Amino acid sequence: MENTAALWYFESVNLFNILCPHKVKAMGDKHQFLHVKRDSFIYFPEDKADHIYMIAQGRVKIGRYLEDGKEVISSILTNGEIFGELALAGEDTRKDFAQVMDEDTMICPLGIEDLKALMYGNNELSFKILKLVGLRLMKLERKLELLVFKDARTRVIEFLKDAASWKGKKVGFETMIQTKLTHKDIAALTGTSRQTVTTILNELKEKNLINFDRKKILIRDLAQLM
Amino acid sequence: MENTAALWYFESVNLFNILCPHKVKAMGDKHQFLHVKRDSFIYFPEDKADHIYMIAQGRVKIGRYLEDGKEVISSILTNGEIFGELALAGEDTRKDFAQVMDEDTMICPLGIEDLKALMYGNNELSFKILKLVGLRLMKLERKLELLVFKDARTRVIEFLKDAASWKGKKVGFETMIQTKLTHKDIAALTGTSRQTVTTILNELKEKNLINFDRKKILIRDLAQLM
DNA sequence: ATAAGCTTGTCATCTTCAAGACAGTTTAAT
DNA sequence: ATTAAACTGTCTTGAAGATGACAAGCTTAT
Repeated sequence: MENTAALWYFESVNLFNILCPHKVKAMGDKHQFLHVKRDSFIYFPEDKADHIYMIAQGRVKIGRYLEDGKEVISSILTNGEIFGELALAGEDTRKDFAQVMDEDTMICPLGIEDLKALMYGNNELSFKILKLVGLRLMKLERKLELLVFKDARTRVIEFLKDAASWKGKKVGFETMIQTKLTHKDIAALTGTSRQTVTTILNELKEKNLINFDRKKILIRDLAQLM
Repeated sequence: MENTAALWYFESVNLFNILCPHKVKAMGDKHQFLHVKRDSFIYFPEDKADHIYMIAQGRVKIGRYLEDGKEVISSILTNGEIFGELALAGEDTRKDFAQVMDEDTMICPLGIEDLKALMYGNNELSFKILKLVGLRLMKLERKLELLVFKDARTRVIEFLKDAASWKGKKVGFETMIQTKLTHKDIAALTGTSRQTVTTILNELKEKNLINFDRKKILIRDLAQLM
C-alpha cells in the first residue's frame, strides 16, 4: 500500500525529467514556466482540456465541487508531479479544478498537441504516460475501496500513512509530516466532516499515537498506527 | 453522464475491432478463443498480470473481495469490452478478480508482450489504449463521487440510468433492461446492502417509476426517474 | 495593534443505513 | 418431481457520522 504511493511519486519525477522543456530540444522556444499566485486556478471544470502541467515548485490541489457547493479534494500534488493528464487520454473539457495552494508556485504547461507529436516519435514516452494514467487508476481504485467501505477513522489513518510515506521525514521511530493542511482539507480528502477529523485526530493524540499542531503532524510509530 | 457510459462502450468496441486477432495478421497463429464455463475465474488477485482480454461473447464480472469476505463489483462487462488492461499500464499482479457470469462465454486473451510489440509500431493503437485507460479513470472518478457523496437511493437510481443507457432497449418512453442481476449484485455494484436495494426498488415500483421482476427492469420514463 | 476571519474543539441532535431475522418465492439439481 | 439453495420482501434495532451551534485560539491585513 505504502509502496503504491512511493512508486507513484518516483514515476512522476521520472516523467518530469523526460518531459521538462529544458531537456526536450524539440520544444525549444515553447518552453515556459508559469508563476502562479496562491489560490488562483490553473483550470476550472468545463475549461477546454488542452494542456498537461508539471509542478516545478509548490503545491496544487486537484478537486471538484459537488452540487451543494462542497469541495472534494482528489489529490494534492507537489514538486515533480504531473496533473491534467486526462487531456491526453481523451478528456475534452475538465471535470475537476486545479488550484494553486502555495505562494511562489511554478507550473510548467505542455500543449497537448505538442506532447502528442512528441509521443508519436517516442515509444518510451508513450508507455510512460500510459503507465502514469494506469497508476492513477490503481490509486483511485484503492481510494474508492477506502472511502466507500472503511469507516471514518480508518480513512483518516490511511490518509496519515499515505502522507507519511510520501511527505514524511523519519526521525528515529517517529515520522514528521510538515503540512499546512487544515482539518477541513483532510476532511475533503478523506470524505468525512471537519468535526469528525478533529475528533479522530484528538483521539489519536490522546492515545499518544500521534501528536500535532497547526503546522505539522508527528506520527509516533508508523507501524503502531492503526 | 449517460454519455460517458455510451462513449465508453463504443470506444471499447472500436478497440476490439483493431485488436481482434482475426484482423491482426501479425499475431497469426497466436490467435485463440477461450471458452469459459460459468462462474469460473479468468484471473484472481495476486495472479501475474500478463494478458489483457476481450469479450467475444458473454458477461464478465470484475471485482474484489474485502477482508471481511464481502464482494465488491467494480464493473460488469459484455461483448466487445476489454478487461485486464492495467497489465499494460504497469500492474504486475492483479488486484481484482475477473469472473465469468454466463454460460458460453468466449474470451480472447492477448499477451502483454505481443501487445506491446504491436503498440510499438502502431501509434494509433497506443493512443487508443491510452484513451481506454483514461476513460476508465474518468468513469471511476464519477463512480467515486457517486458512491461517497450520494445516498443509497441516488446510487441505485444512477445505476439504473447507467444500465439503461448501456444495455437498455427503448420501447416508446419505456426502457427495458434485460438483466439477470440479483439485488445482491446491484448492492455490490452500488456499495449498499441487499435489503436496501430491495426496498428502494420496491419504492420506485410503488411510485410507478419502474417495474421489475427477476428477469428484467422496466423504466417507465428515463427522464422522470430520480 | 487590532479587528475580522479562519481554524479548532466539543456538544447535542437527527438521519441514514447496515445487519440480523425470518417467512415466502423462485430456481436449479438430482 | 422433489428438495435444497438462492433470492426477495419486510421489520426491528443499533451505530456511525453528518450537521449546526458556539466558544476559544490563531493568522493576516491594514
